[in-house]
Amino acid sequence: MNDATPIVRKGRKFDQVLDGARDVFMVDGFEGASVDDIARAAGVSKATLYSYFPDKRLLFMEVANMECARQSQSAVDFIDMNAAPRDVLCQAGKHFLRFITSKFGQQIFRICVAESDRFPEIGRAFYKSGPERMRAVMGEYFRAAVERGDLDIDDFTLAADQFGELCKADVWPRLMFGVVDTVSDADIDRVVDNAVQTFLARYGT
Amino acid sequence: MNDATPIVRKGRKFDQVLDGARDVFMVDGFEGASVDDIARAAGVSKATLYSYFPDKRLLFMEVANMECARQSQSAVDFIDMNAAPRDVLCQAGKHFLRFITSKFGQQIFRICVAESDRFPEIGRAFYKSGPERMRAVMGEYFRAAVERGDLDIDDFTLAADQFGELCKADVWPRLMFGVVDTVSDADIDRVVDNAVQTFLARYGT
DNA sequence: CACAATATAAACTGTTCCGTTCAGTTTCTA
DNA sequence: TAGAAACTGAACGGAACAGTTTATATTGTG
Repeated sequence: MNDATPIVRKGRKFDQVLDGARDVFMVDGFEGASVDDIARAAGVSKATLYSYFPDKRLLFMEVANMECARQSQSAVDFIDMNAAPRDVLCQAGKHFLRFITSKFGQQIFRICVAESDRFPEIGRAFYKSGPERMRAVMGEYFRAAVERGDLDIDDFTLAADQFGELCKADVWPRLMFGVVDTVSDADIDRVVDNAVQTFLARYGT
Repeated sequence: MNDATPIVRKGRKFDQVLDGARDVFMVDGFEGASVDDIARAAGVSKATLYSYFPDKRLLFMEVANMECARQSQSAVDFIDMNAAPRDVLCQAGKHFLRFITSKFGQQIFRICVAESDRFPEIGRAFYKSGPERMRAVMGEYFRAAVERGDLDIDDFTLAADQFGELCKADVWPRLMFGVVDTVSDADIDRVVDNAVQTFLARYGT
């Protein structure tokens, strides 16, 4: 399981390969994406691709890591943490739900769930930069809000998880399993408003 | 999209095929499972298998449907719908969480999420016999409980979804993404008890 | 210019696997 | 017990795909 041929980053076309791989993986998933397709999408020969990456799996890992890092970076930057809890939660919930219902969020989730059985590193990397990061950020907010007397929470981590799950109700599974293929803003508003209401019924002051 | 060759249920070895398919799919996933392996595991020739099922996809769908139906049936049978709401919810929640955290429930979910992009029927069928069935059963219970004055719910469907999601908090994503690979009874109790508490804070009387 | 690193296209290897076919055997049933 | 229905085993067609090789071309650099 040791990498005799580690990833090589030098060379003019490294980024091209990564971009092409990202595009194809996002459309076709891991098994569904053929290396020929990736090479074509990247505008690169297959031999060149294999000179950068020893195999398909490591190529995907590199793409997934990049993409998760990029997402978690931009995810929670723009919410005003000093507003009233109801507003903070609504903003955060809607932002979150919009992301996980986007074509992009869906596909990353799909691939990570499917492949983390065969390649556990993929799943763990996703968890760290996705759910775990959300936990941390919300936990921090909860701590401050409790200190101000705005919320009454004992287990910050569990509360954060509960909120995230509440936001998924109804709309997310229907999308994930292809019962619908679009989610309206009205749906998002309805679900998140309801999630916030339930959440505050338990943890509000 | 019409099935020129529908599933044939007569024949001595129908159940053998289904059992073998279930075992192999659960270990190898959908793409990973080869039809030859399934036939071998079922103790049946490939020709026999194909005399029952027109293709691999429909074979899998049958397995998934059976298993979901079996599960939701056992949940309905097992739970005393006349107990106090807190007890009913605790029982239902624990039953549900035990199922979706079982090796079996995990794998079904994994496969359906992964494949419902390429084969939407798989996802939709799973949704119908899984989440949607849970909605129906819980919705019915809610209606009765509201009539008795035990609960105060306006949107039965959304409430059912919220309860299901609340039960997943914390423990389920960690399992799904390989952060842990076992869930203790204590974890299940803790998460469900908390889910019930949050749920009743909103909908209890 | 010369030379070395990098890139290319295309053919090739080896494998996996779905689904079909068919001649022959076993099991059921009337 | 005879014919029908179900089943078998093995082979095969055909396609997809990961990864390699080869002979050639492009690019950057001292």
